[in-house]
Amino acid sequence: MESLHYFKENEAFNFFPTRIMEYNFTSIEKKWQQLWTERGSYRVSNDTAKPKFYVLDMFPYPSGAGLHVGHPLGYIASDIFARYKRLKGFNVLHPMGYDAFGLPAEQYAIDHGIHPAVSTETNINNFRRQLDNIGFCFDWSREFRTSEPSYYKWTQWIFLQLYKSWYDRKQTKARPIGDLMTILETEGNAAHPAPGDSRLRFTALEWKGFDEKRREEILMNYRLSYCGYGDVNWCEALGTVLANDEVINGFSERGGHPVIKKKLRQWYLRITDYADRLLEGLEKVDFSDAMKEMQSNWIGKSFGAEVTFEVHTTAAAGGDVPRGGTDGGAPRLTVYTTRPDTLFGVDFMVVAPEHEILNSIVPAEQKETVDEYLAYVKSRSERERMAEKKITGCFTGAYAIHPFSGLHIPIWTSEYVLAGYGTGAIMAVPCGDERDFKFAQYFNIPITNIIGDAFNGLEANPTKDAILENSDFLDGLVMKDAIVIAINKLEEKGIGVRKVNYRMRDAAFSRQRYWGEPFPITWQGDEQSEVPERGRAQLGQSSVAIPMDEKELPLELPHIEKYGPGPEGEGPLANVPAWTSRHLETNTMPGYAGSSWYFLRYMDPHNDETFCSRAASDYWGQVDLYIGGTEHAVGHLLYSRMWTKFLFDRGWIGHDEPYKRLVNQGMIQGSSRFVYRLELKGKPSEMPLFASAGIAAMAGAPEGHELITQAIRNIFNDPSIELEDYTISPLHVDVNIVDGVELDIEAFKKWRSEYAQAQFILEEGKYICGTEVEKMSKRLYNTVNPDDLVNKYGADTFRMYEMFLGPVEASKPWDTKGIEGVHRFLRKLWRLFFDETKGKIWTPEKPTDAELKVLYRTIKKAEEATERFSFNTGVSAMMIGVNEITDLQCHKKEILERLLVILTPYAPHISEELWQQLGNQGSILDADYPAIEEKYLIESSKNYPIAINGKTRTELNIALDATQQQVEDLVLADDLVKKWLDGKSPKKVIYVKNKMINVVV
RNA sequence: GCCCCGGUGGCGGAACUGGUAGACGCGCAGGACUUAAAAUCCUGUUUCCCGCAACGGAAGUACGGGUUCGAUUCCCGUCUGGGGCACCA
Repeated sequence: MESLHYFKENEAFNFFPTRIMEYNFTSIEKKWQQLWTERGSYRVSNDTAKPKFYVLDMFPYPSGAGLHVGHPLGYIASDIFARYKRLKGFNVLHPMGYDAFGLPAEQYAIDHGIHPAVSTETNINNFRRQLDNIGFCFDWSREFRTSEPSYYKWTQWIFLQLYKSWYDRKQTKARPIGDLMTILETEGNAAHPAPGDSRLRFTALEWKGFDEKRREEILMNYRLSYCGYGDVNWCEALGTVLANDEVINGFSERGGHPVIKKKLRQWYLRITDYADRLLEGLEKVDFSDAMKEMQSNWIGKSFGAEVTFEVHTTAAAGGDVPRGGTDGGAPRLTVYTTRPDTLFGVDFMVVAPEHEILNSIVPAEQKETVDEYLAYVKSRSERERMAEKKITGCFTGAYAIHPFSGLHIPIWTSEYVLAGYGTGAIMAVPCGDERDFKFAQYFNIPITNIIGDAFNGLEANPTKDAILENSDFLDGLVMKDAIVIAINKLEEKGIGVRKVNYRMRDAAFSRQRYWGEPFPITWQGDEQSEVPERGRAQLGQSSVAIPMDEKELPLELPHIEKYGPGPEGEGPLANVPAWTSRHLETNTMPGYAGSSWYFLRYMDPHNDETFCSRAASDYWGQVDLYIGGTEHAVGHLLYSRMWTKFLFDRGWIGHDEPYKRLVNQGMIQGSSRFVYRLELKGKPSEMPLFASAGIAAMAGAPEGHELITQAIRNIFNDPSIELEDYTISPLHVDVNIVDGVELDIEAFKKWRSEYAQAQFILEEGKYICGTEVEKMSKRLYNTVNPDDLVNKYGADTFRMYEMFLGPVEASKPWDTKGIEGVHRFLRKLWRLFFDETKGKIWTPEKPTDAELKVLYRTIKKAEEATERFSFNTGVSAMMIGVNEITDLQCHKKEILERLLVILTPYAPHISEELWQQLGNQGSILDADYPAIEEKYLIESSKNYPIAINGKTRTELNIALDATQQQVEDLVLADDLVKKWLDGKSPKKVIYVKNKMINVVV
């Protein structure tokens, strides 16, 4: 027993040598985890001749709630694949770290007065302890946290590079802002219109005449990170800005105070410049079609036209409002449409409630009504506006003039039109657009039909194939052909332009919060500003952003004791005099800043010269396998793809897509359990009553009533009780005190002191709980802690069971019950090596062909399953293998040894232990994945299913190389087939080699 | 509302490219071993019908249609559960 010396060395692992016969998972796992750590088994070098493979898990946020069994699902999958690749001879990078900045830690600080750095540290330590329990092969020497200055120094540095860059649409890449300045000096901006303001036009001469401040303002319209203004959820009562999910129906989640939208100075990333490349890049990566579709829908590229309508106002509208156009004439309304072919079906226009044209076109008599409506909209979140089925809107009192027909078209405003998309105004064509149709119906706006019979008057028809009528010069054309003709005509007449539009908006990149990366930006000019100190959030016009010198990075987040918001919606940093006196930006970066490039840092985590050396990023390149949930489909994945493209454009890395392959893990849902509390009217409640699920379900029926009455009489020992009125309410009960659906009554009584005296109405002597699949959450008492399962069954069992539950991609409810099966499998494996009484039972004999066949079939199935991330069938393949080897009573070392290697990625501890027991010197982590000898797997014949008219009726064993004629003869000669043919002759015999045979009658 | 994904025995799931539906595991039932228990092993387990039995019949992959020699798989519609919708990460 070679392993014994480890126990002598280490007091913690001493147990009697005789017990080695048993599968003592706890000592085995502790022993190997410690040894692997001591030996640095998971250290990964950047300097090797081996091919590389990079396996990455999505960056975890270390939440205070700790891990439940749903969290490690993806980590186990990636761990298995990383270990598998290692056995296949790859140098595998499999790192882990923490996305440590974020709102929950700050909220916790506000609620409990504990500094986010402190609670984050506690959470991380707990997280780490839980991860270590499960035996992952992370290279912890590469760990970092986004909240460490040595990390966010580089987040700040990349932000500065974005600030100092612009996107050259001609070269379709980011370039230094200096290049742009040279261009502007020599040729003005005619060839490079500002993405931030398309109306901005100037010559080289004009540029030279601008003062410093004006130039800065202009450059801000080009920079890839820039400052602008945007709406936030402002809660006056809390004095703070709220996240979308902290706002419910226009009120704050905490306290229920009203929330309105408020414009604040914000930083943005000009991700829209990358829209096309983010779209094209999807063709080069291996993501699921669903994922690609979600991303391209989010980017939302569309082709259409901008059409400008003259506006006719019935009365002079108030306000010193910018008038459309350059001639100072009547205001104009520009809409974006993807369907210019429906131009003659326009029955009304809708502008977003935020649209500035409302300042200039609303006549006095409509003003009150419109203002009232705008006030209502202000209280509505964007999400509510989109999700609402209710139709709201308001006529503005103004009319647009149709450029061809000259008709006056009423202009409405409604929340279903969003300011951020297109021009914030639409032309509504009710016969072709469902939302327009419903709106017209609701407000009794007459509908023009331009598609004849294709429109039935009951619902809109969004077809592009109908033939147009009532459409002037488009009459008689098929709609999809009319699109181009209409655009050409619009351009010809100067009424519109062809336009590519994106649904995607620039990414808001600042938060009015403390616990995030500070911006390395100071504001110059605000000290002399007329706006008092308190108003920094509003200013910006009068001051100029100055990037800090890169040598001064990191700009460290100051320590604070009070976490409350600053004045006027500013973040807590505005309360720090040492901060504001340096005129530093008081916003901080959002959660996704640090996670947009972390995958690069793992390649070179300790570099303090650069964010990641080019040598390191060239060696590791793309993440080969990225595992995480679909909830990040659009946010994190698009941002990190953009940052990667930017760093590539500027030459700091050599690849422009971060992830080669993405696998989405499903969510593990909780399986909640319910008890049914019986409240009797007029009975004291110190003796809570609970009815078993079956009884509770019958409560409405007379038999149920009778049953409950009887039970109550027994409980109170009073046969005279007549049950009059009672209610039954389901209550969540901790799933950990329920075995399957049977409640552990004693544990339940201890669970809550008020249940100590509880009485139960049982069915067949048991208390059966109700069940429901819900999100796994502490609040629903349905969380299961991996620590408990590891303690009870070991990490290897836990890992395999998580995988055995189902495909990684699928969401499924957790049920602890089945874990026994996997545990039995590992014990059964153990018994191939050890007998309780005889000890070691493996033998050096040569395996038989039958044994080799089982082995190779198992390897083949397990390997193929692992390759396609079908880990559940991988586990199943190994179970079948062990069952078959057991049936063969095979204990041959040659077979067992190779079996262990394929098991290693799934259950590394037991594999390493048995590997060493077999007498191997090196670690199984670096063993060679066993090759398959195909000759043992070749079959010469197959049991073909024989179907008559598609229904399987019998089986015939037929040689695999049989010809069609041979098969027909054999099949038609069969008695059963003859019986089914019933004398008729078959129409044809379909023979699919190695699949099946179908006789068509 | 819009976009994406799913729905198969009592339960988790398998069936990889349209070719034997229910692998593997849980649970349940019966049995063996044991003084007993644990552990282990064996048998059965989609539903219904017929039957002494069967390698007898029928239905069956959310529901309703369709394509096909053949559909869990492809198409259309409906119902239903989950994820996302830009400040949760």
